[in-house]
Amino acid sequence: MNTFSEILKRNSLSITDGRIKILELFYASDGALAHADIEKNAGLVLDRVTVYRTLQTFVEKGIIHQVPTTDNSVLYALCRQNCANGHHHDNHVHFVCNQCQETVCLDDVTVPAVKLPAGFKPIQSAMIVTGLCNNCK
Amino acid sequence: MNTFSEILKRNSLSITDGRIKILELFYASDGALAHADIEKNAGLVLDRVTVYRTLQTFVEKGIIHQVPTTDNSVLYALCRQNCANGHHHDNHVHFVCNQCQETVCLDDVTVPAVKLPAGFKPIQSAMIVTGLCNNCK
DNA sequence: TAAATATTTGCAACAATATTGCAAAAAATA
DNA sequence: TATTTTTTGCAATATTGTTGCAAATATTTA
Repeated sequence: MNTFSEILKRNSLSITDGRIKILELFYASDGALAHADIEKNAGLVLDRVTVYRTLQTFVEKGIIHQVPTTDNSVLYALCRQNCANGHHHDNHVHFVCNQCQETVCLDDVTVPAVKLPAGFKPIQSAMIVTGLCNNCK
Repeated sequence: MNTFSEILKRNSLSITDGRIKILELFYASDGALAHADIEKNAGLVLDRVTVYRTLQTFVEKGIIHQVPTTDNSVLYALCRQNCANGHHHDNHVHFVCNQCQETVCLDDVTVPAVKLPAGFKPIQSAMIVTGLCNNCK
């Protein structure tokens, strides 16, 4: 039994070819992936709908998280510590490279707090930095 | 000649009922507007396609800017200083209220700088804070 | 291991959102 | 006012995402 199967098992998900394929893609990628990236690579094996459903399931289980973007595209990336709370991943900064277009989770860079005007009560913050990544500089 | 006509003229755009109607909506609104908001209010006067094209034109001219969101919806808001560079509006923090769903541009709150890992060169930053706004607290 | 049960997948249909070409209409210019 | 330029609406099409349901696959139980 390989790593991917273990991840699925740990999250009480059935072990299927499609899910393993998608996990492979995420682990083979440095940055974040869009639905289209996954479909392009797994589309021969998987139906469009299955890709949508798998991504949704993985987000719910906290295996991946949705990456905020400035251009309103939808990106997903692996959660480093496979944490339980699938919806509180907005605490690290996301970096989008203008050159290679990769989106990278900067797990070690936390979103700084900002002072808001009177009356505004913050609950969650997201931050996206664009520029040149360590490969493209 | 009213204010809205002046704005259009200043940006070398033809003065049309549709464009004035959309400007009115933005100036009447506190926060950011989605395409759907505009269509709902101007839909009787304007075609869907015209709304899309008008928003696009306004963004190009720097009259409005696209607001980053965490839920991948597309929002637009007025540029306060009708600036020329229609693509560098990510320097103020955007606030999304969990209660009333309004998105507000916090023009006075600038996005703080963060220290990135070696090799990453920042060019632009965006920040979205969610929580409760001054009306909903 | 085979049968029973539960989960997942693919297909088809549908819905929402966005884009394009083009001719008609409206606005700006001469 | 006539001419030119810009804008608009319509129709068609593309893209993205969702839902129901039956077939296929995986898991569990005996």
